[in-house]
Amino acid sequence: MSWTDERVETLKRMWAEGQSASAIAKELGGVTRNAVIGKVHRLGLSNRNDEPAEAAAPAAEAPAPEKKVEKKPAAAPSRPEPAPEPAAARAPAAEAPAAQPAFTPVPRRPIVPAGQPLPPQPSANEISPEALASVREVEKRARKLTLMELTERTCKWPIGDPATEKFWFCGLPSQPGKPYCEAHVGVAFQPMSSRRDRRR
DNA sequence: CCCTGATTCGC
DNA sequence: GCGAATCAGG
Repeated sequence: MSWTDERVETLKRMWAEGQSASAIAKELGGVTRNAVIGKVHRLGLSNRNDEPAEAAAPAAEAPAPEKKVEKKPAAAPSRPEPAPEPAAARAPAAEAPAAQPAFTPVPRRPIVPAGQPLPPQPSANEISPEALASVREVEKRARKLTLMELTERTCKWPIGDPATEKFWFCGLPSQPGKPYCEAHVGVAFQPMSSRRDRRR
């Protein structure tokens, strides 16, 4: 595979979206994450640290008191994704004034979603008692992962109420090719026959 | 162990 | 230019 314009475009787009190199490689196919990372660097992406470039800022005379740019070998600050940070300009010799009337602090919403957004939770009346027992047992040993910690090989079965703090994902090793662990696969994937005549 | 990106260097 | 191998970290 070669880096056609189209593939490069996809690479740029996904990288900009904050996708990981491996995810991009998977999407493109035919390349490894290393290839993607290598390309990202060659394209000059990766560190979008063009910190200078500022103009209207503090008064001019700051004869570089100290190190302005700490160039440590292990650079690479984290790259969140959608929200580019302002990278507040360091005021050389002046502390920040009193307040910043420039913008109104965004009122953080108390996050009170309400209601359960719909975890798979199949109706219990169609699941075998054994499977249910197995699930309860397994959920005691859930790794309690957060959404961010899930991977392709961790069980993504949600446990608890998403509207509360008491919510996490199973996280146990998932069945190859399946999104859930063995126990959860058992309740998530039921044969057509068993849920057949469920008259509305 | 799983994963992440960064860097090197032979090709 | 490319990307496997390696490094450094979570």
